[in-house]
Amino acid sequence: MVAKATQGWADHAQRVLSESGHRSGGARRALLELLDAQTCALSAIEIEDVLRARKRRVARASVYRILDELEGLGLVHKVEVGQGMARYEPLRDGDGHHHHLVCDSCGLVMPFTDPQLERAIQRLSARVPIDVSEHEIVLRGACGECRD
Amino acid sequence: MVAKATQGWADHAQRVLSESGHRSGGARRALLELLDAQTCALSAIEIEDVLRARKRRVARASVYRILDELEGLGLVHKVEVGQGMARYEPLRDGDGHHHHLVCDSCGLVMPFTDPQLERAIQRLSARVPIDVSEHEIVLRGACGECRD
DNA sequence: TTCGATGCAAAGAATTTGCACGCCA
DNA sequence: TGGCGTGCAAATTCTTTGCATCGAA
Repeated sequence: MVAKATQGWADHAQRVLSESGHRSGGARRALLELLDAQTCALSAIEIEDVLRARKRRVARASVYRILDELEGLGLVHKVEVGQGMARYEPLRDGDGHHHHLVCDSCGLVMPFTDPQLERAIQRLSARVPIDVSEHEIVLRGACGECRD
Repeated sequence: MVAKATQGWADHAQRVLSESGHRSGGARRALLELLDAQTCALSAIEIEDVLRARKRRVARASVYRILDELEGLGLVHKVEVGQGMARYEPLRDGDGHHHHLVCDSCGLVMPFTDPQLERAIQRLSARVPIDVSEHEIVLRGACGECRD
């Protein structure tokens, strides 16, 4: 079951959207396909720029509205790594959970996973005075390019 | 040495500032004292509001300028827990390093520490493709108040 | 035909910058 | 007295909202 990875996240998202009573629109479809093709998180403005470059203009307001909608449905994850803007990435089933490395100088964002770290988080969550529903970890530093 | 905790972070900060060639001004002194009295991170606007309530108005631009300055000197830590605004907290010597719990519904921010988690981060940092200089961990969920 | 999806422009919120004046060193 | 520190207002940047129109079902 859950063969979503096979048929693409964009299709999965479309299905979830229509099942939750949404109509299908060109702007959103374009945005879904763009996100599906990405490996790392994009900002709203980067999304707008890429789509414009591809001759599939989508109004900035629509980008934000669609992303907000997708986040509400649990289809994308909003990542706030500083720099004063949010980034969004598809929330897939299999390869899902990960965290981010951020280069302080060039702004590069890349994902990483670490089971050991996740275990530490799990244990910790039980001992903390809030009902933890999610967590975010960001490691900052200089990437290979900028280190030199 | 390092008796800073005893004499107060504000004084320590003042010293570092003057040693780095800064003059002393009323706005900054007020801001330092306010920060020193806090246990958790404040946003620029909260700082402005509290100071205004105390009849020690400081222009918002000054708040941002001062905070930026303090961050550059390593005197405060900028915390970005989402909600679209940055928070700042004094970086003390002893009780220093910690991370944050954030309540999604009321916005409450509180600190926590976990040695085990720190160890996991340390180990991880060595295996990752960037020179890690810092890390941030945020656990989100519902606090005791909001859980009900 | 209906109502959500989208574009466009204006509104908002947080942060930054420009400039003049005041005050510390 | 000189120049940093500060206030005030305008400018920026990211994001949201209002409203009219377009298009999918």
